[in-house]
Amino acid sequence: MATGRTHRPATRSRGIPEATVARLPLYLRALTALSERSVPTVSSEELATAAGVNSAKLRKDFSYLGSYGTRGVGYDVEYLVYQISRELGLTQDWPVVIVGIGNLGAALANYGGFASRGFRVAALIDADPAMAGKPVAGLPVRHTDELESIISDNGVSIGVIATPAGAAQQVCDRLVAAGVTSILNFAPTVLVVPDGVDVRKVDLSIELQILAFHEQRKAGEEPVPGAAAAAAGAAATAATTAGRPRAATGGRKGPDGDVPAVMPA
Amino acid sequence: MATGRTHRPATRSRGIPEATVARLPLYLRALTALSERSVPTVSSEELATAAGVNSAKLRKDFSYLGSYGTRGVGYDVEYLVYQISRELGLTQDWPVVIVGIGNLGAALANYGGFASRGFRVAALIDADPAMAGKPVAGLPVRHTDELESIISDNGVSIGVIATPAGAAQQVCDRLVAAGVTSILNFAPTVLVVPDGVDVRKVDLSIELQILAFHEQRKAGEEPVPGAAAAAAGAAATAATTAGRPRAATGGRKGPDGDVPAVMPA
DNA sequence: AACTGTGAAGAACTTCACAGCA
DNA sequence: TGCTGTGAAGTTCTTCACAGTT
Repeated sequence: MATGRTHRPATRSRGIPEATVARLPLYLRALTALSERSVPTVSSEELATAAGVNSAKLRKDFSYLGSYGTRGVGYDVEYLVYQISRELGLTQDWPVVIVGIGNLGAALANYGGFASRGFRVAALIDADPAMAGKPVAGLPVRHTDELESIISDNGVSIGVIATPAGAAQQVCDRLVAAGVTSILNFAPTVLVVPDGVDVRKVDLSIELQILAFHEQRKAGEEPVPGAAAAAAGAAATAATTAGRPRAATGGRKGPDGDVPAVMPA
Repeated sequence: MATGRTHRPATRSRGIPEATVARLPLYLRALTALSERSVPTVSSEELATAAGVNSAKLRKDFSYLGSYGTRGVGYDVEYLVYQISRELGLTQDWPVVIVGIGNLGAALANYGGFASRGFRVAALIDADPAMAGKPVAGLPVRHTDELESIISDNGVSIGVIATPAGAAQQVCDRLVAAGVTSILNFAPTVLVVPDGVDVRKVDLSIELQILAFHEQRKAGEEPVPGAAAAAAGAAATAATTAGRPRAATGGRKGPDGDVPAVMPA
């Protein structure tokens, strides 16, 4: 089986596609739930359903990790939990700092799932001197002045930014300078970081806007089912008043016929 | 130009790729910032930098919306803001309910960016009777019993779930039954919804796990730079002392030679 | 000269469908 | 028989590179 396979995903020589990595936590969660119910094995089909993906994708994903299943049977839950945890680096402990202890930062600090899998909140940091020493989620808030020492003393390599947008880049720079190489950014800004530093972004308003986009589309399609394809007509419908006033408009059009004339809102 | 083009993105007949939709909010934010500084026009290069993407991608993205730029010049900031807003459906007002007013729900309610662009918090809903009536972010918390009436009275089509994982599916079902067709889920669960309902997920611990994965890889790859990531090395350095101890291991391997033997942590 | 808009090539990801093993 | 593991086909997304426009 694995023996004699010269293959290797090719892509970037070292393995596991990003899309797969992004799903591993999902599988892990589903597996953990099974494990807690003492379920010994799962099929790709069952696990896929629990994780909200389809089974072909799941099997392909697992194939990047190795051959951890048994044909005709399925996967050993405990074993898979271990393998995925290891692959994700969760068999070690990751100290994390949260910077910006406002509403959101406090919520994050209190978030249980944080500590659950390999992550440990090493410190909460805020720029407001009045916050210093105040306990949040059982930890005393530290002042920004201590940021560098906290990071090096605790060997922190992951930082969470929950500050206002205006402060984010500056905080980011300090984190990076102090040795942080992975950042989870909740502030609505694009962070600029040097090569080798990973940034992931969580942005409420972006998510809502994406939902709004689809929501808007639905509004236009609802009436008559078949109407859907009509959208394709795009430019065509522009002139017409028929179909769908707003949704269709977007189609594809130059700055002429459409004429919002009056620009912004 | 547009004239005579039979083409059409092909894919799913109606347009704008999902990946593009996901970036429109990014562009919009960058454009809004420019607009506030009264910058009249931008080139694809400048805007791309501000949004954190490359210019070819940005131009391609915009090409799905229409030809809104001017060759040799760039894009009119105000005009683009308008076009993108319209495309995203932000020229209308979207009432939103937040269910689950714990730490996170409260943080979301207080989040300014919420209201900024077309979204309006119509109500905060919580299952705890003790919370009922208590003001959060200036709104009185309503009890779950009122969920259905709140949704229909306000024409809410977007719901935010910030409840514990255990309650999420149930809340989701009620939201959907009451007419909500877009859900932003902060609970760490896979939500099952009928066709036609969109769900987007925001999951702290998944993001952290993805970061951990890359962080772990870095630990193994680093030649000899700063001690920064040293902390990460931790468990990794255990076995090998050579190149990349743990990171490499994952490569691809069957359940034989590797032998963690002792399973989970 | 400067910059957009876009075919075409390429890379990444997903899905199919089935060979192969327990 | 049942279910995994995976080539191959299909789809989506990204990047290139240049023709077209102001």
